[in-house]
Amino acid sequence: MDHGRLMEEDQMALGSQVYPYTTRTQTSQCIIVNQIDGSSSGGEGSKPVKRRRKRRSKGSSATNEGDVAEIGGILRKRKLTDEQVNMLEYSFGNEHKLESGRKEKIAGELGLDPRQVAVWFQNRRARWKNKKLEEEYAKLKNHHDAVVLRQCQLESQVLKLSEQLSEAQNEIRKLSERLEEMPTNSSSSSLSVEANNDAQFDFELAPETNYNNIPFYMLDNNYLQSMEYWDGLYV
DNA sequence: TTGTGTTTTACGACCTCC
DNA sequence: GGAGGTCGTAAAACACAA
Repeated sequence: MDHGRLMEEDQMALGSQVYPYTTRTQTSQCIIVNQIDGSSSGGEGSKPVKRRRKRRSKGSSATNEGDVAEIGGILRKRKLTDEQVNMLEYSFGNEHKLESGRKEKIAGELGLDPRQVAVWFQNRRARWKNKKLEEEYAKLKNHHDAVVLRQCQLESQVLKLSEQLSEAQNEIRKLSERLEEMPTNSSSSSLSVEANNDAQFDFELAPETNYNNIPFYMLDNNYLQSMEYWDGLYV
């Protein structure tokens, strides 16, 4: 059977308000399935046993399916017309939920079964939810990427500053060694000794303290500015 | 033409609310 | 208990590359 032609026929039928769907238990695809299954539709009466309905396998014969549809006068799943979809979209845009009266009204206006309208809204809500989740994911990912980038920048800054610190420590060490080698009783000795002592004091206490206990990059203006930036992001 | 991935329509199972 | 919701999934319809 030609599925494409079936589609056109279906849409023509829809356009002329001749629509085979009437109720959930009348002419529709699910009836074919239930007839094959030999069971009643789910959720009616008996205990709630989780049971999947039988469906036609994908590999089944299209010819036989077509025969079933044509002989029985049963049309299979059809797409809604553009006009129907547009109206449904418009209605969904106004309100995502579908109370009974509205469902009947829409179904009447579009020549659809109320069950179809309900199903369409269910599926539309699911698509809307997925889209929202994707948007939320993209937003979080962008934020995460920005944080990772900033982390890399800060780590790079830490490396650079620690190199500068190391160079400064070496310079101080060299200066203090040169001062120690100088004669202590020269005319400029008093100043040199004081400078030497100060340098030693700074070298022995301050750098160790700064480097191990206080992240020295916190003293950097860029760091302070960046913290303001990130604080702003989380407000 | 055909294989394959995506979208659309429909349903069963289960849950919540009144 | 019924109506209507979500969730997961089948299968038809469709798009498109190879």
